[in-house]
Amino acid sequence: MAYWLFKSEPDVWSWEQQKAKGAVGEEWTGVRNYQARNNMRAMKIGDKGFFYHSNEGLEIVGIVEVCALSHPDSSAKGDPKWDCVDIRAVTDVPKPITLKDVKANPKFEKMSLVTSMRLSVQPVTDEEYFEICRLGGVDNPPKSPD
DNA sequence: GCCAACGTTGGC
DNA sequence: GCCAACGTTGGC
Repeated sequence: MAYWLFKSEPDVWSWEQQKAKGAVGEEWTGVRNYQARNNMRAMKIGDKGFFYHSNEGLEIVGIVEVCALSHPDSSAKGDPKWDCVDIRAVTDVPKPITLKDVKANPKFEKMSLVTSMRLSVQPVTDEEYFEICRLGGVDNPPKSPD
């Protein structure tokens, strides 16, 4: 069971655009950081994660699900170093959780959002996941497979 | 738009 | 293999 967090700059790829892709989902291309890539390689089908708007918004706005295992990143021009997964939107977070909220809450002081500010694909613990869902007003949060 | 943090690159 | 230079990310 694992949870994740995906960062995206909304003027490049926003939650609205992600939702518009529906169940088909979208390749999470463009990651050029080994740690972030390794996180994606560790993902399983059905794993859930947060969709976070960086740069503008600075808040967790939605929940996504991994719908394709890591595969070569089609934007990497054949460079075998870079892989990515596909994700699809599952549900909104009715009350988006801002970075400020996360930083102000001692329960989240060990979150990668706080400790590894620049990592664009991060692991989230079960506790963090369900607490953010609770605060964000997500009823019956979708769970990752066991 | 600035700049701090941090990851990567490349010379030695 | 060290570390300085450089590039990028992302909060402010």
